Formats: sequence, structure tokens, C-alpha cells
Amino acid sequence: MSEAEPSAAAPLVGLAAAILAATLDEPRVLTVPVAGQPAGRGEGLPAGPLEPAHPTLERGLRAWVERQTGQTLGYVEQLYTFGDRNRRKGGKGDEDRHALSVAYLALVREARPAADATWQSWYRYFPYEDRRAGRPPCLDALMARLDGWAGAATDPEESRRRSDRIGLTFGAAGSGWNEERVLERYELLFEAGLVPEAGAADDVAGHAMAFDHRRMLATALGRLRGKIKYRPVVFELMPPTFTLGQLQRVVEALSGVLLHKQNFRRLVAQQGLVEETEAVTAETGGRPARLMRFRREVLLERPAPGLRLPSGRAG
Amino acid sequence: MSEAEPSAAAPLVGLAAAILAATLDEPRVLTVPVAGQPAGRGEGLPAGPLEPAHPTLERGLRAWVERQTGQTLGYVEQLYTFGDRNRRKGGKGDEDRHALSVAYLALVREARPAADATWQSWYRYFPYEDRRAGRPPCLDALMARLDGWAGAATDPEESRRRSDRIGLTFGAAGSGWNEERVLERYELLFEAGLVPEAGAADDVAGHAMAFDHRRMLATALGRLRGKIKYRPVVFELMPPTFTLGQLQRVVEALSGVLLHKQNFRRLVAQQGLVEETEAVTAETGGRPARLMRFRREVLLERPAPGLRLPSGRAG
DNA sequence: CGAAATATGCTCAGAGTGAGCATTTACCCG
DNA sequence: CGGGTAAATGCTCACTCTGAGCATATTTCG
Repeated sequence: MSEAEPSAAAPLVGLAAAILAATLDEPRVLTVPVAGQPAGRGEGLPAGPLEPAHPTLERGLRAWVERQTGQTLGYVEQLYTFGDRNRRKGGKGDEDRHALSVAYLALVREARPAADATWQSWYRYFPYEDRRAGRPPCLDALMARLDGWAGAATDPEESRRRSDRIGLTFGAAGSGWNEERVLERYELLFEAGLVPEAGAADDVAGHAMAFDHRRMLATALGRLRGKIKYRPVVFELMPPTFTLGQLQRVVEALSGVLLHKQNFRRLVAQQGLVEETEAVTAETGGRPARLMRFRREVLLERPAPGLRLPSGRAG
Repeated sequence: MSEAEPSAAAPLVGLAAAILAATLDEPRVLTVPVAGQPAGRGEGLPAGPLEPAHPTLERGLRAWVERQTGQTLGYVEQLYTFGDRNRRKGGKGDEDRHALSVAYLALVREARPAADATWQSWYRYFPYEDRRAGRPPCLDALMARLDGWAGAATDPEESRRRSDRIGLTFGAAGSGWNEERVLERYELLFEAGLVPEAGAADDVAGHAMAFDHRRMLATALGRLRGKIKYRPVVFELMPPTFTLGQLQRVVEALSGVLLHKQNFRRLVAQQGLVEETEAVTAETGGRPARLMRFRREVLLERPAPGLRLPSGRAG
């Protein structure tokens, strides 16, 4: 069974990385220019084909990223392998070859640009995902168009299904906003034809990217937003020492929601995720804050050390 | 950048499926015979190469599974793409080709054998994962060998790291057993050389499989064990109607731990995951139980409808 | 010095969890 | 036919976790 002879038209395998970082108030992604794309889609993730010289997929990815951006990767995690119909090559002799792309999530500490790579805010590509200032205004236009899409279904059954799905992913009625459903929201917008990648003429649903890179980025955001709750991955994005206020700001930037300050520090403290250092800093504006550092030992103590975010709200 | 010319030695891409089901007390996986493997490794997962005729990866997978086992798949979810060094082809002209394998998790309801495929218990491959009857006896031998491996490190630092890792994945001291860490445990055993796939001479750590299929299965079990907690996927494995007792038995079989009966039914009930039917059944031994059915509407109501298992213990 | 901005401490009510006791309703057996 | 056994169900209770607020402590800015 299985291991048959290699087919004549072997698939193309690409590697791509969503490299994420966070300055105090803005979550970032590292992008590179991509030539030969439609207007408005000239930005993409660092990517390149898997080559025989690459010892492993991950090592191949690191090589491509270093070559294209100069960035050395620390934490790396495989996200998903995209390979569906709309990734098949259209042109010259490639008609029958699959084009897969193995996407990775990488977290890095510092945000120094390199080569012609640039750091961009996530929310450039997903403006509706940022709810730190309350319900973002762009959501109104978006919801209106989504409702239009739902109503436009010929079958009333289908119309109801679409409405249900909109409510579910964007958080209507009973269920509230779930910040992890980044991919589901993007795919809904895609299906509704509201993103440039799917033919939309404007950017209400955010700026586009080359190929299906925005889908990969959505996958990465969703994964990260989920993962900070049960793994101490935020600290991959923090400097060696930081204040609890800074940590909270970063978590809020990543998750896109505001948190209750006192409860946040209670949570972090009682879970043993951080420990105090001697130093304090007065750079934060008001009363000086104590500098903290991540307690690596927590990895040996607790089964799921993370920051379970509550449903959110300011303080 | 990125989309360079296809390299001369394009990678081989395979598709593989961990197809899981559950009879009342035993969780199952569908296996097929694999020729040309070392002794004791003649069982594998349904798998086959991605072909140009396959419209998508998932459709290709479904096609291979139906051809090899006759089983039609319902719920399917991509797990991971394996492609590291030890998956590279060794032989005849393939030296420089990568061999990737995209692994999927599939859940099916009924367990009817087909062709030469056979259903096997998970715990045939991971005997130490079944803690329903308490700490499995085979763990003693395993832990002894693991301790030996930890002590055998030349560097004392490395030795301590290995001990920490053993404690962490197999649940020593403070942190208890975490049933989701199936993959981490398998990989630890692999690195310690205790599985036949890594050269071990016996089966203390469970029966081997072809290629790296046992690693895929471990990934699948871990994912499923985690997912039942926040998605109602168990019901993919249940018949249309069932008693709460049966549901609990299945969840226990999947997770490998026993649950407190009264709390389990309280949980299921108050989360609105199921609803009563008119019927009762007397087949369970004692007082007849009411037959329940899955409430699909819950998908529209709750953000994360699942069965958060507690730390477990009998009732 | 007063206002503004943060950092920190502490309280409290309500929901959620882990365990166990008690009852009900079948079947099986002598 | 009565007792024993096996589940299924109902209910309680102590304890922890969580969401929200009130109050105080330090600094910088004007």
C-alpha cells in the first residue's frame, strides 16, 4: 500500500513563516515585498521552497527567513499545511502540480528591521480584531456587508445558516466575542467576497497580502491567542525584565481585548509565572513599577502554565 | 522572493490518516497491513501519496482511505506535517528527496472492518496511556528504563534535564498525569531508545507501527484528548442516541482516566450538550437509563462546548 | 501644591468544582 | 418472592476561582 512510486508531477512544497513580535502597544508581523502580485497585495510573509539541501522543514524555514530578513528565529512552531485548490499553480506547465505550503509561527523578541523586510501591525491586516478601544468602527460597515451576503443567498435555509455563522464567529447575541476565532472570521469574509484576495475592491476587511499569506497570518494569530492561555509563550515576546503593566499591555495587544488590571496581576502572581527582581523602573509614568522576570521553573511545576484571559474589560 | 523554480528533486508528499472510533470500552484505530517493514512493524495507518488527480489534500486522503479500507470518513482534521530527517528516503535514487507526510485525524461512528483493514485498540500501541484501571503495571518497567537513560547521560546537567523531562511528561512529583501529552511521552521514549522504531528489542513501550505512523497516532490521540474538552467531538464517535453512562465510558476510554460519575452527568447536563429522548434502555445492567441525543444547537450557543474533564478519579 | 497616571493591596459575592451520601429501579439468584 | 447487586439519579457541602470594585501609595507635570 501507500508508498507508491513518485508521481511524474511531484508537488511543489513551500515554507512560510508568520514571525510575530510586540512592541509595547502594537503587535507586529514581519513582512517582505513580493513581486508580481496584483495591486495592493505586494506584501507577504517570508517564504521559500523546500530544498533538498534543507535537513528538515524547520531548518529550511529558518534558512529562508534569515536569507530574506536577517532575522534569527527563536521559538518556532508548525501551524498548518495549506494545499487546497486555489493554491494550485495556474501557469506554464504547472497545471497538474499541487502547490503546498507549510506555514509556521515564530515568536521573536526584538523588532529590528533588516534588508527590505518591514514590521507591520497585525491590525493593518485585521482591523476588526482590535477591540482594545471598544468595538472597532470598521465593524459596522463589515457587518452590514455580511448581512447583505447572508440575505443574498437564494435558498432561505442557506441564508439562515449564513446568519448563524456570522453571529457565531463575530459574536452576536448570546455568545460574545471570541478572540481566538481569527481564522474563522477571515474565512467567512473570504467566502463572502469581502477581502481583496477574494475579489473585493476595497480594504474594509483589512489590507491584503500576497498569495494566501493572510490566511496563514490569521491562523498564526488565532493559535497565538489561544496558546498564551496555557503556555507561557508571551515571554518569548518580552524583554528579559519587564513590569506587570508592560506584560499586561502586550497580552492585551496580542489578544485585542482589555483586561482588568488587578485581576491580571493576581493571576500572574499566584501562578508563579514571574518573580520580582531588585530593580524598579520609573519610566512608566506614575508610581515606579517593580521589574519582573519570567520564572522558567514554572515549566516543571504546573501542567499548563499560561494566562487564562477572562472575558475581558478595562480597568 | 519565495516562489522559485521547482527544484530538480521535488519532495514526495504522502497523506496518512489516524481513523479513530470507540466501542463501549475500547478506543480503536483503523490499521492496514504494510509490506516490506521490519518484523513487528507490519501494521500502519491508511496512507498514500498525494496525486495530481486529487483536488485537495483532504479529498486525496479520503480517496486513499476508501480505497484501502472501504471506510467513508466523516469528521476530518489536519494534524501535522511530518518531514524530518528520518523520513527521508534512503534507497535507490531518492537520496536527496524529502519525504513529507501530511497526517490527519478522522473520527468515525461505526467499527465495521473492511478489506484487510482491522480495528485495534489504541492501547495496543500505547499501553501506558490507559490509566482507567489505575497506574498500569507496565509503567514500572518503563520508568525504570527511563531512569536508566537519564542516568546514562555523560553530562550531569543533561542527566538532570532528562529527569525533569521524564517527571514532566509522565507526571511525577508535583504535577500529575496529563493525559494530553501523548506525543511528548512517545517522543521521550523514542529518544530514550525504548521503542522498536528507535531500535528497542522489545515492546515494553507498546507495539510498533510502520514508518513513523505511531508518532502520527500519538499526535492524533493527544489532539483528540485535548479537543473533547472544548469541542463536542465525542459525539462523532457516539451512536445517535446513548445513555449518559455510555457517554462517560467512551470519554473515559478516550482520555484513559476515570471520572466521577455524578459530576460528569451534572457537567453534561448543565452545559446543554445533550437532551433527553422519550426512550430508555434496560441494557445497561441496573436501573434503566434514559437515552439522550446530542443537541446540535449548542454549537450556536456556547463558544467552547466540550467536556472539560477534571483531574479524574472513579465513582 | 493639586491633578493625573500608575502601581499595589484587599474585599466580597457568585459561579464552578471535587467528593460523597442517599434513593430509585432494574435484574439475578436461591 | 425477598435480598443482593448494579446502575442511574438527586442533592449537599466545603472550597477555589473569577469578575468587579474600593482604597492607598508614589511619581511626574503644570
